[in-house]
Amino acid sequence: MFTARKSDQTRELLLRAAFDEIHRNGFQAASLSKILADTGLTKGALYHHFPNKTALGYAVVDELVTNEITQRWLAPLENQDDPITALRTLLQEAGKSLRPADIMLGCPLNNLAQEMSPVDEGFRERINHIYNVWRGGIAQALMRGQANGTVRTDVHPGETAAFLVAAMEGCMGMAKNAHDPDLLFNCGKSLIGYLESLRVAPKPRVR
Amino acid sequence: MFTARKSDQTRELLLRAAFDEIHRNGFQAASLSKILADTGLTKGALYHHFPNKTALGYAVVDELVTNEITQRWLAPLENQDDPITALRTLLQEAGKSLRPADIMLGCPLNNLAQEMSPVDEGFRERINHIYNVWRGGIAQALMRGQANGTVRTDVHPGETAAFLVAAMEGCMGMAKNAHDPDLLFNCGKSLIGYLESLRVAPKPRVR
DNA sequence: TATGATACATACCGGTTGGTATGTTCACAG
DNA sequence: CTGTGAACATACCAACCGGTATGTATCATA
Repeated sequence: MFTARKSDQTRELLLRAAFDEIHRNGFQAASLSKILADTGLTKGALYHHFPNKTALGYAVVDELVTNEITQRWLAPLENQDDPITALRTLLQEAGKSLRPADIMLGCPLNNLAQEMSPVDEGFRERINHIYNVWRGGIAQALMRGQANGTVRTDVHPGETAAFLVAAMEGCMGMAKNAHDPDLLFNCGKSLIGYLESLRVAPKPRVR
Repeated sequence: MFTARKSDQTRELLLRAAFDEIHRNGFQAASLSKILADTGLTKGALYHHFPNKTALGYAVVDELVTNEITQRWLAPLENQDDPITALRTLLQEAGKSLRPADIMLGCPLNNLAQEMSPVDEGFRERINHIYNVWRGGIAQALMRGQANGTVRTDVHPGETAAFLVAAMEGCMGMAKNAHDPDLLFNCGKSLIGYLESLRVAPKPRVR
C-alpha cells in the first residue's frame, strides 16, 4: 500500500528530469531526448504517460512547481501572527539555502513565466494561477497582521503583496544574471528594509 | 553623406527584425528563417553581415538593447537635481507609453537575461554590463540627490539602485504574465511609494 | 571601361527536433 | 494456466534548424 506503483514511479522520474531540463534550458529548448537519456527511459515510456511535450510541461508546472512554491513560500506563512517577521525569515532562509548553482538557474516559476507566457496561453494561465495563490497568501497574511496590530493599517494588502512577489522575483533575476552573491544579498537587504517599513512602529517606552 | 550606405541599411533591417523575433520568442527559439522572411532577405545576406546566429544576437544586445535602455532610462536622469522625482516621472511615463502588447512581451533585456544568462556566457556578460551601467547611473543620481539634500543620506546608493532596477524588472515580469494592466499599475504604485520613502522629509513649517 | 571586391541570392547539407507506428514484456484478472 | 491490457522499447519519419558552398549582380576604383 505504501509502495508506489512502478508506473507512477517512472512518471515521477520523467517529471523530475523534465523539471531539471526545463530549469536549465527553458521549456522550448528543453530536449526530450535529453530527458530520456537522463532517466534511461525511451520515447515509448514518455508518450505513454504524456500525450506530447506541452502536456509534460503543464504537468511539471501543475505538480512540481506549484508544490515547491506552496511548500516553501506559502505553508510557512499560515497561522503566523507576525507576517513581516515570517516573511523576513523566509527570505533569509532562502538566501542561505540557495546554492550558487541554484541562483544561476533562477526561479523555475519566473523562468517559465518570462519564457512561455507570451508564447503559450496554457502555460500562462497555469503560471498566473500560481502567482495569484502566492499573492493571495501574502495578502491574507498581511491582513491578519493588520488585524493583530503588527502591520500598518495604511498598507494595501493586495498591492503590497503583488509588489513583494514582483520584487522577490526581480531580485532573483538580477542575481541569476550577475553571478554575484553580494548583489542578491544587497537586493535582499533593501527588500527586507521595505518589508520592515510596513511594520507598525513599536510603542515608545515611557521613561 | 546623409544617406546611409545600403549595406548598412540591410544590416539595420536584419538587426531590427532579429530584435522583434527574439523579443517575441526568445533567442534560442528565434528562427533565422522567420527573420529572413520578415525582411525579404536571404541566408546570403544574413551570413554576409553576421558570422552566425549568436553574433547576430550579440549585436542586437550591444546595439539595440543597450541603446534603448540608455536612452529611455539613463539619459533622462543625467543633470537632474531631484533624482526621485525624475525616476518617478520616468516610471509614470513608461507606464503610460507601454501598449498592452508591449507589456505582454516584457522587457527585452530582462527576457534575454532570464533565458540566456545560464546558457551563454557571452550573452550574460553583455547583459550584465548593461545592468551595471543602469545601476551605476541610478546610484550616481541618488548620490547627487544626497549631495543637494533631496535624498536621505542614510540610503545606500548602490544597494538601492540595484533594488530599484530589480523591482522594476520584477514588476514588468509580473505584468507580462498577468495580462492585467491593473497589476502593473498597482506594482508601480508600491514601487513609487518605496521611491518616495527615500526622499528627505520636507522641513516642517514653523507656525 | 576593365577589375576586383562587396553585397547579396540560390541550392544544398547534416543534425536534431517532436511525434508515431509497431513490437515486446510483464502484471494481473479470470 | 491463460488471455488481455498496461507499460514500456525499438525503429522510423517529416519538418525544421543553423550553417555552408557556390553563383551572380552591383558598385567603387583605378
